[in-house]
Amino acid sequence: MSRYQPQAIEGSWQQLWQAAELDATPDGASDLETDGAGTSPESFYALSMFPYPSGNLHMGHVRNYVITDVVARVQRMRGKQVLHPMGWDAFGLPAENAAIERGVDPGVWTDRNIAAMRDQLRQLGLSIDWDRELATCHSDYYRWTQWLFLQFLDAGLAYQKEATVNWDPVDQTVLANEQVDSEGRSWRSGALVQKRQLRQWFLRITAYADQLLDDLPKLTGWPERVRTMQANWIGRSKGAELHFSVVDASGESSGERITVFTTRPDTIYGASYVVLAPEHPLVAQLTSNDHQLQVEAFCDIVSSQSEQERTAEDKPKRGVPLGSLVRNPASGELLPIWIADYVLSEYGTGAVMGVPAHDQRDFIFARQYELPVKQVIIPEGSDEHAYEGGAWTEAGVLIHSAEFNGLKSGEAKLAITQAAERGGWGQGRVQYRLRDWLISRQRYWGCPIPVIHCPSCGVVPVPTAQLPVELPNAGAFSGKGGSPLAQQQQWLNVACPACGEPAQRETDTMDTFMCSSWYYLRYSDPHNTELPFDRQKVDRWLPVDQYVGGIEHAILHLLYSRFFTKVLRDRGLLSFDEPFTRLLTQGMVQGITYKNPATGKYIAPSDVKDADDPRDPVSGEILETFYEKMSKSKYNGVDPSQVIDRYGADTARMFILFKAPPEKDLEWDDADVEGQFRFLQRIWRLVDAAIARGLNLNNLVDPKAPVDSQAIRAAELSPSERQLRRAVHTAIQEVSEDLSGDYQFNTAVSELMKLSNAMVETMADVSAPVATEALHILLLLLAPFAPHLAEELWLKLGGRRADQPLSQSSIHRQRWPQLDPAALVRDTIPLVIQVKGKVRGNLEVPADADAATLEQLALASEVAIKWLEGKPPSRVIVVPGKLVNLVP
RNA sequence: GGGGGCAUGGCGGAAGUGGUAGACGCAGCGGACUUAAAAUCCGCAGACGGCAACGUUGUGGGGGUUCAAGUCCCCCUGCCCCCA
Repeated sequence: MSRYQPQAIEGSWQQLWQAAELDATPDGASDLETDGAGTSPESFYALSMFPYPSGNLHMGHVRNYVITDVVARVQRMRGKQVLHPMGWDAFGLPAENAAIERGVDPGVWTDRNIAAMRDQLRQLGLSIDWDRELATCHSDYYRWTQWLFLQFLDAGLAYQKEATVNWDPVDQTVLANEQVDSEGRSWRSGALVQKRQLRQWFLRITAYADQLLDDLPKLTGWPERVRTMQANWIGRSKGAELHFSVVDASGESSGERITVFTTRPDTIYGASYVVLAPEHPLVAQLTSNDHQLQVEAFCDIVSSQSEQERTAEDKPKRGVPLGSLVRNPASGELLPIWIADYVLSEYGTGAVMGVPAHDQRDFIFARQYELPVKQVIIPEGSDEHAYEGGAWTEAGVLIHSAEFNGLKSGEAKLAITQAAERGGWGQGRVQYRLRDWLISRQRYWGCPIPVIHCPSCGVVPVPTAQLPVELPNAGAFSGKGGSPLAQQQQWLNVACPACGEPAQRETDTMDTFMCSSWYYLRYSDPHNTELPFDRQKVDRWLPVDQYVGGIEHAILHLLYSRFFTKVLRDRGLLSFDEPFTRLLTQGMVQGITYKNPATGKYIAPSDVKDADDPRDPVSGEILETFYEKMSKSKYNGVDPSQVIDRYGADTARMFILFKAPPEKDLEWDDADVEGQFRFLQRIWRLVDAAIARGLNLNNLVDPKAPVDSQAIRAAELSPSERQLRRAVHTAIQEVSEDLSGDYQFNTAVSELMKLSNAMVETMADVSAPVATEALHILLLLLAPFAPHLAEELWLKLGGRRADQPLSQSSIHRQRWPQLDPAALVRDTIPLVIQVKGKVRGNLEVPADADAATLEQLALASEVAIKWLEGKPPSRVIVVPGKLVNLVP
C-alpha cells in the first residue's frame, strides 16, 4: 500500500504541466478553427485582481487565485477556450520607501519580489498562462499606459487645473477623492489628509457619470451591494441652479450675483439667507469693511478642518456674515450673505440657499445664529408641522409660496424651475457627487505623465513615437519635498517637441490606479509592440467572464476600469462597454487572534499554551479570542508556504474552498485543514484499494463518450450497485450545479465527500464496471479542486493512454462528466407522513404512485392509525413524491 | 439619520419555487485494532424528559398568514457594510 505524500507529487506535476504547456491560452489562428463537430468553442476569461508584489504571498491572495483557478479549470473541462493570466500591479510606494530607507533601486526591489511571489504562486498548482505575465512598472507595459493617457488628453478628458486637493503628509503626495476615507484619512497611509491648493492633472470621469450610473443595472453578474456603492458614489441628484442678485441695503443691484445649487427648488420661499463656502471666489469682494477681520479669521480656522468635520450633520455648524445682501429671486426678499464651514467649494456651485425649515444642517445653523425659520412645506394631509425637533425634510405641500401654494413638492420643483428659466434667474441642473479623478502623484515610482511644458507652446504631448518616457535611474531619495523627478536635471530638461526650444518634462507620475485600469485588456495581447492591444484580440476575449477580488475595490479600481473601458470604446479601440461581466467579491481570510483586554496587547498563538483556556504568557490574565483579518501586528497570520510544505497545495486549496462560501469571511483553522488532508488521504486509499483489486480506467477513456454507462445500463444491477450509481450521478448533478451561476465551492466539496463516503461503503460489493465508473467520475469531479492528486491517481489508475502525450491525456484535458438521468431513478421513495403538519413517520412507497394511492397508503399506515385514533381526517394534503399531511 | 445585508447545534456551515431543519466537516463521546500510542475503521451526538419504542421543544425575540414557516408578511433587538 502506498501513501499519499503531496510533497512527492505536486512539484513534479507542476513541472510536467509546464513542459506540456497545459495552461497555454488557445489563441493561435488554428485554435479558432472548429473542433470538428462544426462548432467553434466558446472562450472564457477568468481573472483575479492582480497583486501588488510585496514579496510575500498571503492567504487572501491564495483564496483569490484558487477560486479563479477552479473556475478556469471547470470551464476548460466544459470545452471552453480559457484565458487565465496573472500579472503585477507593480508601481507604488513600498518600493520607493525601500529605496529611501535602504537605498535599493525600486525596480530591482520590485523584480525580486515578483520572482519570489511567482515561485509561491506556482506551488499552488494554478493553471495560469505565465507567457502572458505583465508588470505595470516595466516600460513595455507603461509605454502603453502613457499612450492611453495621450488618448485621454487628445479626447479632452485629461486636463490640468488648480484645485483644492487632498494632501497626504505621510506619503508626501496628493490623493484622489476615492482614496480618502470617510474620516478624512488616506486609504494607504492612514494619515489625516490636508487641503492644499495645487495645480494637478485630472481625468474627466464626470463626463461619463451618467453612463457609469445608467449602465449599473446591466451588471446583473455583480453583487447588488457593489452596484449600490457605485451608484451612491456617483451620487446623481436633480435640482436647479438659482441666481441671487447681490444688492445694497436699499435693494439696488450691484450687478454681481450668487448662483446656488439646490435639490429643493420647491423650498425657495423658505430661504432666509445665502451661504458661500469660505473658499468661494466672491467672498473677498462681498465682505464689507466692518466684517473683514472676522471673515479672515474664520477662513483660517476652516482651512484646517477636514471635510468630515465640516459637513457631519451632528457637528455644530459655524459661520460669519459677510455684511452684504442678496435678493431672493422668487419672493423679492432681501437676505443676508454668510459663509459657513458646512458649505464646500467643490460641491455644486460652492453656494447654497439656507432654508432652515426644510434642511437639517440649515436648521442647526439658523438656530445657532438666530436666523429666521420660514416654513413653506407642510406634510400632505396635515396642518402646520411643528418642527421643534428639527427640519421637515420630506416632500409635502407648499404654503407661503405665492402662486405655487398648494402644489406638491414634486410638481413645485418643476414649476419653480420653469419659472426660473422664464424669468432668467435659474435653470434645471443635474449634480453629481462624483468629481474628476485626480491622477497626479508627486512620487518617483510611478508611470511618468508623458507631456512636456514649453514656455511658448504650453503643454505639449510627447509624440507617441518617443514613448515610453522612461523613468530616470533612481539616484538618491530623500522622500521629502516635491516630485523626485524634478531633481533629475538631465531627465527634466528637453527640447520642446513642437518648437524645439528648451522645455521641461512633467514631473508628476500617475496614480497607480491608472496602470490597473486597463491591465485586463493587455492580457488579451500582451506582447504587442505596436499598440496596447489588437482590437480583434481584445474583442475576442473581453469582457472578462468572471472577475474575482476583494470588496475593497468596490468603488476605486472597479469604477476607474469601467470609465477606461467606456472611453476606449468611444476612441474606437474596443467594442464593448463594460469590462467585467461577472464579479465575485471574496471574503477576507481571518486568523485566530488573542488579545489581552487589560493591556490591549495582541498575543501570538504560539505563546498561548492552552487554546481552551487562553492566558497571557506573562501575567496569566485571561485573553479574548476572536477571528480577525490576518495581519503582522496581530500575530494572527498563517504563511501559505508553511501550509503547502506540511499538507500540500491540494489540501490548502480544498480547505479554503470548503471552509466558507466564497463571499464570506473565512476563519483559518488548523484542525479543519487536517480534516481536508484526511479527506484527500481517504481518496488516495480508495484508489489504492481499487488498483489492488485490479481495476483500471484503461479501456474507458474515450473523449466522445466520457460516461461509461452504456455497458452498465444493460446489465442487471444489484441494490448496492444502483445505490452507488445514484450517489455518483447525484454528485455530478450537485457539483455541476454548484459550479454554475453562483459559485458554491463549499457545497461542491461536501458533495465530493459524500461521494467518497458512498464509495468507501459500497465499492467492495459492486462489479468492476460500476466501481470503475465511480472512480472515473470521482477523479474528474475532483480535478479542478485538487489538480495534483487527481492527475496522480488518474495516472495510477490507467486513465492516461501511453500512446498520447500529457497535453492530450492529462486529466485536465478531459471533459466534465455527463449525468445519466437513469442512474437517479428510484423504485421506491420514503413518503413523509405528517399529522396536522407535524412529521410522524415515514413510509416506503413506489416512486411513481399517484396522489390517490399515496393517500390510501398513508391512511393505512401505522402512524396514521396511531395519531388519528380511528377518526377520519377532515382534510388530506398530498404532495406527490414528498409527503402526505393528515389534518384531523 | 438614510440605504443595504446578516442572525440556524459547542464551532464553520447545509437546506430549488413554503414540504422530514442541522447535509458536509471540525471539535466531542463510546467502541474495534494495538503491549501502548498515533494512524485507521465502526458507532453516538440540537436541547429537555425517558432504560427504551417515544414524547415535548427548537433556526435572535414577539405577533401574523398557511394543512405546513429557517423560508412569506408586520413589529422589535443585536451585529456588519456603505452613504451622510
